[in-house]
Amino acid sequence: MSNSRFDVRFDPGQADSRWQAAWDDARCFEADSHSDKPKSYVLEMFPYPSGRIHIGHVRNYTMGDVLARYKKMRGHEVLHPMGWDAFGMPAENAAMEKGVHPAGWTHDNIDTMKRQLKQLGFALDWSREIATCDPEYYGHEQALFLELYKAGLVYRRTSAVNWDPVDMTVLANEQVVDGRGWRSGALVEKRKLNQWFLKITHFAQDLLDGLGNLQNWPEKVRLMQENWIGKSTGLQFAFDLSNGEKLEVYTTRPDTIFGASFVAVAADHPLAQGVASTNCDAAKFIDLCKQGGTTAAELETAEKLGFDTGIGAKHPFTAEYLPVYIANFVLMDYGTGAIMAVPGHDQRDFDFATKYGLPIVRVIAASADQAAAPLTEAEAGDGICVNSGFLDGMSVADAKAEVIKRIEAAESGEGKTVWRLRDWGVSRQRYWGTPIPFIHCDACGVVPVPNDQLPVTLPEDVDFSIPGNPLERHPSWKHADCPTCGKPARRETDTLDTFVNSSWYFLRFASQPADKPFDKAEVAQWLPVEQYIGGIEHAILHLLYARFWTRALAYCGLVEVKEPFASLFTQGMVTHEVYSRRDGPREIYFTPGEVERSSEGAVLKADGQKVDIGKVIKMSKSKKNVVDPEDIIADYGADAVRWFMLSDSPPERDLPWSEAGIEGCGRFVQRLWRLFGQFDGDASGEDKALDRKTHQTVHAVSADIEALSFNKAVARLYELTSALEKTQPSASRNEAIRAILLMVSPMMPHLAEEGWEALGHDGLAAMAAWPEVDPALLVEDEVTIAVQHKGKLRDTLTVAKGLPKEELEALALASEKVQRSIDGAEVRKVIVVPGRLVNIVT
RNA sequence: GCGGGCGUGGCGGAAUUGGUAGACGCCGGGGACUUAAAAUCCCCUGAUCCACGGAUCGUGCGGGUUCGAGUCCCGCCGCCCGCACCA
Repeated sequence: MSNSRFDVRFDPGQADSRWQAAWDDARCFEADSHSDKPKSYVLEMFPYPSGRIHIGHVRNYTMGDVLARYKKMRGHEVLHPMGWDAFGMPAENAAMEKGVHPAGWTHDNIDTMKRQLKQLGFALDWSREIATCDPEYYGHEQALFLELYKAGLVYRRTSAVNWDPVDMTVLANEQVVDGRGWRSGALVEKRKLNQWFLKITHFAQDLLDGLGNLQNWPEKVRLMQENWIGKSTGLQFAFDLSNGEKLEVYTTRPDTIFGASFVAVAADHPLAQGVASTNCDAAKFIDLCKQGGTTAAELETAEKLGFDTGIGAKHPFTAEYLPVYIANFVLMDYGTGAIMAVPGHDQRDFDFATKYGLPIVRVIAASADQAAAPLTEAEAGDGICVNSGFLDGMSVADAKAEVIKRIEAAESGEGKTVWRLRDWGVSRQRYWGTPIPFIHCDACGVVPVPNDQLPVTLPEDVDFSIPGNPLERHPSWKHADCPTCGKPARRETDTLDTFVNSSWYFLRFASQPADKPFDKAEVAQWLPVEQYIGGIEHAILHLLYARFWTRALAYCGLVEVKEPFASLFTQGMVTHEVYSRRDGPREIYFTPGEVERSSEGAVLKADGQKVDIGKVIKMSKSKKNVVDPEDIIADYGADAVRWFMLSDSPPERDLPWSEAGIEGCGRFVQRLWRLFGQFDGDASGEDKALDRKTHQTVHAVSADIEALSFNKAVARLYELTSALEKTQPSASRNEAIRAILLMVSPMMPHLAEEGWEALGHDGLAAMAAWPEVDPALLVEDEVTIAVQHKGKLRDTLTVAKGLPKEELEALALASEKVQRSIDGAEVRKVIVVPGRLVNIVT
């Protein structure tokens, strides 16, 4: 029986939009919070609406989509939402550069990108779409901010902040990279401003402890967060100085105190400033410290430099005076900005001491008789104390406790835990963000905007032709009456960091009442997110802030969960070769579309001349090694593009884009279509071997998808397809075709729907059940045994499964090839691994 | 400099976690069909040697453990990512 639907090639141009419309009409991807099915919340990091989607988005959202569709077919109620991280600087930059309004620019981008996402056939619940620039969203955010304020987690303080002279905005310390704005790249200046802060440090210990439970997060992300939080325990104590003052230092190694040979302070430490005021050499040295490279790598490989202040610091136990240096490797904003330096057991101190001829004393050794062993480099490892007076013979841990005890008894210091993590500065002097809902009244001070006056919306008539904050300059917006006394007052003109927007969007996706940010019970239905997928670049800031914000809301009693993301997956980048030509001092780049690539090299289509082939790196506009998703969808269809995103490379690794690869995917789409066409309703009879292959494949593909090992699932599906093409019509074959159609449905949903319909099924393949596995069919009744002689493969045997060891051994020894290899030597030992191999040792 | 990760054919990568290395895809080669092309299908495709039966070598390099190592241990080399000189 032939089915004429399959006589023509599968046409994505027709099928893609038809099925996208069908899914919309059936509203089949809208999540029901009241369903009694098991719930699965699959979430990919929502995009910033920059203009058009890029290939990285396609990879990210395809992975999530396969998981979401798979979960649905497995009978879960799936929440798979999408929205827009819509506040941020690029909109203001566009406003400044092109004279467009940030809102209009953002909404145009959202329209374009939404249309592009729809072309890919993602199973998204668009009814829950969020744009963070929507007053409905940021109004709720203002309400949450006020809740945190009431709970004492919000405060203002005057502090030196990072002022970005290009963006005219303040950056959090964490957002300054190498002394430059992490987005603008402009050199950051220090300015004092009144800022709003969130008390993330209140949760430092809890954020650290929580990492221990995040077993389904990549180890490296947990490690990065741990290091970022940076807990250390040590001793803070004061040295008496020769000039009569005191100097507080912090050390994590009080056990090495007898090895201290000098004291060092940061260039911007008050002591250094004091010395500089009367000593111009010191002032010059401080200036020198502020020059030079600012990246971590540069700083760490830079030569250690110091300036001897001439001041002495009295050692608390030996009463010896140690020289006090100003040093370029001491940081002001960690600990007290001053250290006791122990060259024997800290490499930086060692380098410094070597340069300035200061004593290097061993105070930790593997054993007491190693006390005099010379030090060629600093030894940071464990051991026992030597050359350390009353500490001699103690372990590092005991010595730490002993020193802290004695210093505390002498009341010159105390044991102290120091965190690297600092409170989160959320103030931004920008227009395109969430207005901070406060009013400044001369009489009443800083007053929160009452809830019934929320949202505080942004004014629409703003001027971007001059730099600075348009809210500050707006003729009327900032004038408001004090909610307490009713007198004329001023609105807060700072807006919130956009990381606040992305710190709770996953809650709003789960529950969207009109009158409050979310419903506690409904959030509890969905959270935590079962699988969160996004880029590694958010390993620290976004993920830590989201973890903090969720804890803060739990602290306020608004949610029950503390950890928002149960599993995290960080996907790799999409890469491509770079094509370029040298033009004098400049490198001219060409897009892959402008270049003809062959095995010999690459030529520019326009002039037929060679271009240089560069490294395979992340697709970026500046290097022009990009492909536009919309172009490739038009050429190959959404399913081929999706299939490519899942094939070959493991999802956490980089995926090299290739024209040949996408062509292969396009061919496979047609190959499957032809295979569907071979479904023969009249065929009967069973093919046991094929049944087994089918069920093994379903089993393996299920496990692969659950582990996000899409590349392995793809390989299995290729394998089953090839096996099927070699078989004759039978009931087994029909079942296999049906199974393969359903298995590719999450990956190539349009093809699957078209095939499902053509084969006469009612309803949508997207709503169909995932094929069942019969465990009995997973077991083979025959196995192939490797026969080795002295560990080298000589022969293979195909035998019945479960054959006893003795019989296996006899069969192996009977093998002609094995006998030839043994060549009459004495068999000393035979190792038999049932079901696997026989190894004969002579 | 510190922390983390990775090195497997021409390429992307598999390998049941100590048990037949190279699954699957791409590229390439040969053939079938066709007037021809596209499309499709079949075969070959790690290296070297070969009497065409096979043999030897082979998972960055050098050692080691083991009946057996891509996998475990020690020491190198190279590449990638992150970074905050955190005392």
